[in-house]
Amino acid sequence: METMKFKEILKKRNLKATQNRLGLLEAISAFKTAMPYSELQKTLNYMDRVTLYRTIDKLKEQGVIHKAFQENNETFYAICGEKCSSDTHHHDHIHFKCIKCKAVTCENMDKALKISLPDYEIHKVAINVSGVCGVCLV
Amino acid sequence: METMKFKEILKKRNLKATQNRLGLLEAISAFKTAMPYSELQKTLNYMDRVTLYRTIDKLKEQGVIHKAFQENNETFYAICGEKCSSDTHHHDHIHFKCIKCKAVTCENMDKALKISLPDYEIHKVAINVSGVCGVCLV
DNA sequence: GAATCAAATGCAACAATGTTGCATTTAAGA
DNA sequence: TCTTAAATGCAACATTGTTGCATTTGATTC
Ligand SMILES: [Mn+2]
Ligand SMILES: [Mn+2]
Ligand SMILES: [Zn+2]
Ligand SMILES: [Zn+2]
Repeated sequence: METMKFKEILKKRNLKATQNRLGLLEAISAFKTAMPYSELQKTLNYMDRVTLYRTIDKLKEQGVIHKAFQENNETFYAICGEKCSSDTHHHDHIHFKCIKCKAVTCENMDKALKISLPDYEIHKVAINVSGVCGVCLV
Repeated sequence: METMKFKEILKKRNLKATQNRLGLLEAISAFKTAMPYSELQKTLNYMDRVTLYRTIDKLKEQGVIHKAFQENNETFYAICGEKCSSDTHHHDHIHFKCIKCKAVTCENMDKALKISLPDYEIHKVAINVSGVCGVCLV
C-alpha cells in the first residue's frame, strides 16, 4: 500500500499519522476519481461523524486534500498534488464532472488560462466544467 | 418599483406572479450584488421556509435567477440577464467574491475565454474567482 | 364580478449536514 | 516508559434541505 507515502506526507505537514487520517487518504486514493462526501462517510463509517468533518478540515487547510467539486450539497474531495502547501493550494487544474457516470476528475490544462478583471485583485480562480467524459462518450 | 418588469418576466416564463415570487425578485434586486440565502431568509421571513426553497428552485429552473456562488454552505443568488431561458442559462460571465466586503458579483469578460478538454464533451463552464474588489482596493 | 382549476403555499414531519464543548484517548518525542 | 499536546468520541445543538398533503390563490373563462 501507499500507507508509507501518506505517513510521509502527513509528517511533512506536521500532522499526526493517525488511523483516521490514513484511512481517509487510503479511501480517497482507492476511489481513483474525486470522492463524494457520502461515499467517504460510508467507507469510513467506523469513525465518528464529527471526526470525519474535522479530519477533512485539517487535511484541507494543510494542503493534503482539496475540495474538487460541490453540487446539490454533495462535496467531492481529491488528494492534492505535490505543489500544495499549508500556505496555499496551488491548483492550475480544472474540475470536471461527467453527467453520465457522475465522476469528478481533476484535469490539467495545456496552457494555463489567464483570467483578468481590471481594477480587481485576483487571489483564487476555480473552474468547474460539466459534460460527458471520454469513457462515457464512446 | 420594478414590480411591473418582474410581472412581465414571470409571465414570459409561464409562472404565476405571486406575492412570494415578486417579493423574492424585489429582494434580490434591492440587494444590488448577488444575495446570500441567509439574507433572503431574513428579508422574506414572512414566507414559509419550504416555499422559499421551492420558489428559488422554480425561478432557477425557468431561467429567472441563477446560483452565483456557493461557499461554506452559503449560496448566493442573482437575477439572470435577458439571454437566459427555461431551456438553458446562458452565462458568459464569471462570478467574483470579495474577501473583504464579502460581496458576490457577476462580472462580464472582455473576451469569452474558451476551455477545451480533448475527448470530452463540454456542456457547462462555471468560473468562480475570489480576491479584492475595486471598492475595497482603494 | 363570480366560477373554475391547476399551480402555489403552509404546515408537519423528517433526513442530512454541519458546529461546539468537554472528557478521554492516542501518537510522537524525550 | 513517561509526558503532553493533538486528536478523538460523544452529546447536544443549529442549520439546511426534502416530502406529502390539505388549503389557498392567481389566471382564465364565462
Ligand atoms: Mn483537483
Ligand atoms: Mn451571475
Ligand atoms: Zn463519465
Ligand atoms: Zn469588496
